[in-house]
Amino acid sequence: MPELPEVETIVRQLKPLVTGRKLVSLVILDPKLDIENKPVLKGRKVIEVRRLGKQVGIHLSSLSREKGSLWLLFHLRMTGRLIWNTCRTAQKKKSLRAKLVFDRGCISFYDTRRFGVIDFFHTFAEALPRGIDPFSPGFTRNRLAGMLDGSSQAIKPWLLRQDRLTGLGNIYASETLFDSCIDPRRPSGSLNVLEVRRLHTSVKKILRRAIENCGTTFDSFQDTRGKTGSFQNFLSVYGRDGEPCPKCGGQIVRLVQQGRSTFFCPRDQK
DNA sequence: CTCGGAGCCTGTCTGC
DNA sequence: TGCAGACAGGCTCCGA
Repeated sequence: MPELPEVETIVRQLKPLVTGRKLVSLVILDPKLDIENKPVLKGRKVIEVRRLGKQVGIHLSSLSREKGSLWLLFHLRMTGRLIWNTCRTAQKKKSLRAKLVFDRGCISFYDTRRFGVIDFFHTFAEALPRGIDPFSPGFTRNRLAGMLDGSSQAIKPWLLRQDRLTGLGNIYASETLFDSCIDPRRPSGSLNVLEVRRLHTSVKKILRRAIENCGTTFDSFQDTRGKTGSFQNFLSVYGRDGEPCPKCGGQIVRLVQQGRSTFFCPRDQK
């Protein structure tokens, strides 16, 4: 489910709700969420909430001089949701895996498929994903060109690799390649200067538009209030195989790359 | 390095 | 109606 825009949506909503708030506990309901050396949380305050790649990062204040501040990370993977509520209204669904309880209110972590992960890090550097964020100043055309250079991997699976560029998932990888008119099967290193420029522009454009629409919902994505996103109404190719291409009217085709669906228009994407 | 496949899980939809 | 199989937004491991 959540790619960069969905996580960004959650972070933006969570920020005003929990910043400055005092933590009471992290209640683990699903034993599969085995957290090694769970640190003391009671009494810590939320310093900030920010997106780290596809993860929701919550920076918690230190409790004493010896014990420094802490980063609590939620990775939502496929079906994770973070719902803000007062603890009384938290629904006791089977998919409720954990609750982050504050002095007032709590964040409920629902996750049907249970792929999601909760992690703790002692420093920001440790918590930060390896790949570059598409909205960071470091993500320039030249940087992208440098990363693509020499790679024989097809561009669509390349875009899903979080160790290079973080944030794109299966939906936005297809949408980005459609927007930049690049065939998803092209070897990454074969893109010319103009194509890299288009790709660089499209990555940011598509993600920005998706954020403006609070992400994409097929069935499971919900924001912190349990509402769905609306970007699914603006998808050009994802999930639309057999339908006409919005640019040329030709047929959109589905293919499988590395076990995952790719959608594209063979006429427009070269 | 890259690929395909399996695995982690549950739920939903399709076709027989 | 029942049941098997395919498929789903992420990511990691394995062997080739």
